[in-house]
Amino acid sequence: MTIQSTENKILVAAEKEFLRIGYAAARTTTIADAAGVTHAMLHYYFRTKEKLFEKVIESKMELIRDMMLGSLVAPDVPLFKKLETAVSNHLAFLAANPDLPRFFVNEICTDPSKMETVTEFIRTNAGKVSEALQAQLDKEVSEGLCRKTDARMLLLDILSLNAFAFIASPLVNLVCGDIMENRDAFIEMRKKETLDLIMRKLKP
Amino acid sequence: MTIQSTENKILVAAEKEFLRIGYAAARTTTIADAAGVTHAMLHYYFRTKEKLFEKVIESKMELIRDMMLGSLVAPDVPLFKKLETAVSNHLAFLAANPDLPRFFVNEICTDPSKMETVTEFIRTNAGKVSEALQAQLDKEVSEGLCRKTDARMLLLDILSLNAFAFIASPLVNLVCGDIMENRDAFIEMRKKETLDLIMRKLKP
DNA sequence: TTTTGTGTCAACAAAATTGTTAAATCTATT
DNA sequence: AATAGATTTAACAATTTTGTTGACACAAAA
Repeated sequence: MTIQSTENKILVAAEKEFLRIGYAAARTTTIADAAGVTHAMLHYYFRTKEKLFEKVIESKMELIRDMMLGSLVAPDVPLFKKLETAVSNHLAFLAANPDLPRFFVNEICTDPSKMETVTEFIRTNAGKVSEALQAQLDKEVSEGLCRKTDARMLLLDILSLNAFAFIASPLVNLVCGDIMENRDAFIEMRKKETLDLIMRKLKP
Repeated sequence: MTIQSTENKILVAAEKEFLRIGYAAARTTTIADAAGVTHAMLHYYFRTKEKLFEKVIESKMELIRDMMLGSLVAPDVPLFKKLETAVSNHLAFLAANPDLPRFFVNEICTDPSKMETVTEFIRTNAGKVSEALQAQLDKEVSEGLCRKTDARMLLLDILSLNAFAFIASPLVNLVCGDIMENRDAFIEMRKKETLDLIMRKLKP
């Protein structure tokens, strides 16, 4: 346990609270309490709730690439192998950041203006991923290794199959309660399931 | 345009606002304005913001069965046919209630105690759906019509593939912007995609 | 026409939440 | 130790949001 600066303690507590219940429901006093400081400290270091929120967003920006399957834009690895590692990485990322997707989706819905830097980042990034994947798909199709496929539909399939269980975890728990007792086992199960579905879709 | 009672105008406006931005971000004054009444009227008819919220939840309760693929608990229709209509119904339902899933997930995450009636309803309903589907799967497997499959994984696959695009629509828009210009066409596309994936998974 | 009850409004009150300040404390430097 | 600067605290202030009240209007019933 390393010693933490006040500023950092606040940032960490804010991160936790904003991700858990969102900007609107979060209370600056609750965040300060969780950080173990007076709420005046929060304003001293970050001026306003909104500026604190922006800092939290900034600190999460680099993670977004992984959220959007960034590992698909990669060196020349065969498609199936690449998809396998991408799905695996994606699930590992989600397991490490389980409420990040819901958080982003939510904040973008409740107040898009607050999230313009994020959406802009995602837009360009998603474009790159999608184009790179389409190029590789076309190539492997022409070599007869793979069925003709729209990269964006494929991306959406993978994103859906991986992310939904995390975004809607309280609902999914009601369907799969018993299976989810062991989180790691559940994730491993889903990885197999998703990869199986994707492979069946792509194989000629 | 039928004439609306003040009480109903408030309820409709509240429904819209709560679904759009959630309980925490919604403002009673904004709801009253949208309904075209003074905010004293809101308190006159519903006492508190929380009670108004409960009314909105109540009015949405019957819809939840459809959200959870309720049409899968049905007369004795062959499995593949049943899945086809279930996916189709589910997507139609989502198209008609695009922000209902995100709303429920969110409210359950930010304050589960507020949503206990909902979660209880979903739990029993999901149980029924899952058991009925598993029974039919087992039967068709024994007849050699279908590969051995866990009903809950199958349900999760369908739910994910259908619901994600709605829950995360602002994100999905960034990936599939051009395809989504025509909403109906996009939904039709997704229906084919999902059914294709599911059929490939199940066919021996 | 009086009465009675419901619905409406404007203004007010209370509560919750965010933001500020001045004085006190601590830390490092001279 | 004296100074300067940053940090902390407790008390306070401002703003936002929710909730209330009393006067008034209006319609139906007596």
